[in-house]
Amino acid sequence: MTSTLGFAIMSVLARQARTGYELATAMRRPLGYFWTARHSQIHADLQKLLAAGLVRFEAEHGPGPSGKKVYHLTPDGRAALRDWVTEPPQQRPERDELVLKAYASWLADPAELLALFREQLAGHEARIAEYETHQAAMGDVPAVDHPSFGNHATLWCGLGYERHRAAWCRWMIERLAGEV
Amino acid sequence: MTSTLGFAIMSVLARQARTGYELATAMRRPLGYFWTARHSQIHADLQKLLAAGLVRFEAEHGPGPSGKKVYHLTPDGRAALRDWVTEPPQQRPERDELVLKAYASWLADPAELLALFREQLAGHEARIAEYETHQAAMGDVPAVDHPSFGNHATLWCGLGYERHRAAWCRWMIERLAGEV
DNA sequence: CGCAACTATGTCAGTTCCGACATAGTTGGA
DNA sequence: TCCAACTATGTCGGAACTGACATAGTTGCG
Repeated sequence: MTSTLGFAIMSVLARQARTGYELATAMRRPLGYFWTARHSQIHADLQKLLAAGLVRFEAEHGPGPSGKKVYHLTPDGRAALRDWVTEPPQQRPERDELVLKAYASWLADPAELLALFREQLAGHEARIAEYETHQAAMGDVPAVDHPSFGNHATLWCGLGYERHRAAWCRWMIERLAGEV
Repeated sequence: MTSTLGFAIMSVLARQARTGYELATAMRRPLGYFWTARHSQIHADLQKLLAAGLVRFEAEHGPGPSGKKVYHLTPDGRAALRDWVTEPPQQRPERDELVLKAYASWLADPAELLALFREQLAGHEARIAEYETHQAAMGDVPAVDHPSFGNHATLWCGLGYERHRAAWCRWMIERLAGEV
């Protein structure tokens, strides 16, 4: 059974062949906005994908004790990825530490909470500005079978998410400011 | 070090003393909207909280091989929870399988994708209706130091999230419908 | 030319967590 | 009265994942 991380790796390789190291950096940005992993886990999963025949690599001379391995999808990998995309996601439960804190917020000092939510809001606003710059740079939305459609779709979602969270932070701040 | 689940457990116990079993059902609804755990994990974490002196229990006669244990927060536990609330959340990376699928959606059949996102949209709309009913039943937002403020705050966030996701699904459906 | 920063692969111990299994009292309906 | 559903605690194996450690070639700057 391929893990979700396996599919995350394959969805990057579907666009371009990459080394494990490059996959790890792609896991920071832009994929890191909705899926993350450390290189140690990426290497482990690449071994599984390799054993399952979903990816292969070309060895190249390069840094490290084992040279360089440029991974690419096999036709089987591409087919497995295509099938996975349209299967309903298995409700990975959302775990949101800030919402959990809000649930217990009635116990805490309103002034400290105010500082916390103002800090969070500043982060959301910075990300909104960043994403809007990306969006402007990306231009019009292409056809749905073009690789960059995935970038537009995820960026749209990320922007909507940040705006929703910013609005929630403002609601919290408004409530808390009345108390201090 | 208390895990985040430990604080989730304590945030439930801060309102009312409960058994491990009751904590597990609370983890389905309403806490399950933003934090989940199985009873096996809850029992394990209760042991740690017990050892740390953050919770205690009263043994009562009841079902099971070991009777019934009603857990409650100790003053130390309450203080630890209060301190934790205003600490910035350690960016638990968001892992969103549906967004990952959207990232790779250019590979898939638009008709199947359309079905997937229509199904997701229906789920969001159902939850919006459900949350709106809850919100109407809960009435006005109380003072921020009242336990039910936590319920209002998390419900507000959940409702905003569902609306944002529904809007994203509609955007995807609009794009995909033009292709089929 | 040396050295720091970067590229690159891989191992390992430990944590968190789930799913399956085990056990057994309580409650309510046919 | 029986039995199913529910309440209730707990163990265990294994998967997923992180952070630290180990190794070593490549690049570019002073």
